Amino acid sequence: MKATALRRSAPVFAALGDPTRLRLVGVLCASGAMSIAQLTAGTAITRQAVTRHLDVLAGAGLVRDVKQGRERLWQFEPSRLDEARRSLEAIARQWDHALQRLR
Amino acid sequence: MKATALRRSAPVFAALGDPTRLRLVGVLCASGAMSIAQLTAGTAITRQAVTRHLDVLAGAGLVRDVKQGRERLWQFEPSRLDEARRSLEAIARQWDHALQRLR
DNA sequence: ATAATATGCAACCAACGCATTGCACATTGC
DNA sequence: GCAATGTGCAATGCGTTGGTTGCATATTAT
Repeated sequence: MKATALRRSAPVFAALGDPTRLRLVGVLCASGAMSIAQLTAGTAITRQAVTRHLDVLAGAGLVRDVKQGRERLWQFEPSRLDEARRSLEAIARQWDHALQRLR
Repeated sequence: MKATALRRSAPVFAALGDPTRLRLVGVLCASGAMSIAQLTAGTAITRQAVTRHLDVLAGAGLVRDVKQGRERLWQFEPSRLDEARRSLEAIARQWDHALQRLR
């Protein structure tokens, strides 16, 4: 794989590198669209902290928000995650090729 | 997928979230085993910084070191990365199922 | 033995990340 | 209108991260 494509996935991995954010992604994946208040309920952190995490995820292109009345609904956005997944697959493939070469 | 399995991948993603470390993983994947000095050559940062990054990667289980004389060779360790890759696949699958359900 | 190479360890520093609190603003329900 | 709900914005605290420099130690080469 090209090194540039790999480098482009770094921000996505960084965004997924936090347990709280990883959980948010999982919840949004399973439940469609949720408000900040809904996403905060059941966690030990404040609403503002959740908002910041969502902003980080949005910065990496993993989620996007839709304003609806006084609420702000967040939903999962799969394209970047797919890209990151392909990056990991490419690395694994490259490793397999390297192993074959070393024999 | 189980939430616990997802949570277990957070440290791996965090380790991959730095461009320097992502590059190190790529290089080690392609080249087999390399010393710290070799991995430092061609970068703008110091050998000590590279050592720190390698320690972080080792902490996430992505690489391991083998001492050989005065050198310390580092090599890629695929198991954790495979696990993380499967986590991303599970998320993508879950999203597809959610989409189907919403129709 | 001596010089060169490869690394380890520790102190230090600037910047960033994660979470908080406090207050203001907008929207909805009664 | 008024209260409740949902959110935004700003300042702050504090631990972590990513990088450095300086010096010590271990191994290899001549």
